[in-house]
Amino acid sequence: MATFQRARSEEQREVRRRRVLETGAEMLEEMPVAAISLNELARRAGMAKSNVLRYFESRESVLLDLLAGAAARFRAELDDGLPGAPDAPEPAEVRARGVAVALAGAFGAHPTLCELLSAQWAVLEHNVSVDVALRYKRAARDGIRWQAGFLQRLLPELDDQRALRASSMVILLVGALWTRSHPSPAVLEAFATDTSLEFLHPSFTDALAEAIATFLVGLLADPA
Amino acid sequence: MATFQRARSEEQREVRRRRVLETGAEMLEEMPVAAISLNELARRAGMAKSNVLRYFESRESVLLDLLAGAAARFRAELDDGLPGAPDAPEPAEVRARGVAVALAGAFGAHPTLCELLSAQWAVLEHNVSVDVALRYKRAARDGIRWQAGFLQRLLPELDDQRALRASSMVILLVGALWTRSHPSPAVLEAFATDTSLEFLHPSFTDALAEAIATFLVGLLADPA
DNA sequence: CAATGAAGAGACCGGCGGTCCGCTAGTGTG
DNA sequence: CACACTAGCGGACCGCCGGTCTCTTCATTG
Repeated sequence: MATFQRARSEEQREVRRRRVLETGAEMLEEMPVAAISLNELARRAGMAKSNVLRYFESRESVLLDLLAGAAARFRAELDDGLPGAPDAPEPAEVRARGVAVALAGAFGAHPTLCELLSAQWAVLEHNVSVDVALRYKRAARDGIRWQAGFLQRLLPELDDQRALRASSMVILLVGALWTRSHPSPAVLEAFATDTSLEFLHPSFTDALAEAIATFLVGLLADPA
Repeated sequence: MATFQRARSEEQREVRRRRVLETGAEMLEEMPVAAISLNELARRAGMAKSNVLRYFESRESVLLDLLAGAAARFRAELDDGLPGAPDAPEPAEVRARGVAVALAGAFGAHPTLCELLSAQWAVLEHNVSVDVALRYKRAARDGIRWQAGFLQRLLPELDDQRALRASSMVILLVGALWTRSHPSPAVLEAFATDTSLEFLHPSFTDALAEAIATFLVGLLADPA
């Protein structure tokens, strides 16, 4: 074990926190979130497990922090990359499809964000104190609201309520389709002998774009 | 430990299998799938853990078996309950909304099926042999196809391909929305003090009906 | 310079999914 | 009826998990 110089000041404590988060981010690049254990995380960060838990209240808390960071970075990137107002006077359905493809591409370019999103409800939010859960919930709420505004900029015919529904649905679809798009190696191998199973595990980006597009078209057509 | 009369014949072995499955079904009534441990399952079934694993290759295999059974029973029930052809000459969108409400109600009446569906991709399909995974995948494929036919009966304007997309999406939405609709007690408690978080965890049946309806409307409107 | 109190490490805990092994009940045979 | 064989079975055991507890160490402060 590395035996650290001890963190006495707040900045030094922040260094510890960041080291844990960076180690977690590295591990996410090479394994699914379920495979990230506290033991291995501490080992790679060069700290004792109990020392990691001095800075994070649980394993899930670390991952939730990673998710919040990745989501914030993703939104900043969206803001830079796709500021375009809907310039062309195309019908709303066509623009909706364009938005869906762009969004799906953006999510597809951030696999670790997708991985964390797919685990957030079933895994990450358990085993966490009320405080941490609520802090994260509020961040998620703000993120979904921000994304709703983003959608409204590209599809001005969406009123506030529909934009919020669309935004929530996008996050839901990202998580659900990401999981389905990553079967175990065993199943992948089986695709060779039984192609009728392939549709259960479609390509993530394509399936996401298609699903978002269909949902947006439904929203635009809905009389409610 | 109960110390069984030993199972020598195939029927006796089947009795063991059924006892494990029944015990699992009972546990599902009172706890989420993640909380069902092999230790407790074996204890309740009155068998040694190693004896349970003589009949099922892993914990996940038991749960997958439960899922297949629950899904089959659900389909049989749907078949009985909703044979109605689309008699009224209402517009397709209106009928689609009716189908969505009916389907959502049917799923809402089977919480353990929903619970298993929500866990199937992320949890149940791991830690299972190729054989078991494929056997279950084929059953899932057939179930989705059957449900596609069911949807086509109620909404004849859906061609085969769209009916299949709709059917897959329904299963996806059931799983994803079920998870979101069951936050931890901590978060539930927080709704009292911050109602702006409520939309993150909507009522299952309502949210499901709304999502299915919107998706169906989008499918019907899609020119592709 | 000693007292203090926080940072850190590592032993420890209960529980998990799963395996191994020895016992013995039940069967088929002489 | 006796005996050997084998398969059902229970329980000890394994390595791992997330998390806690206790003891050491050392920078700061009076």
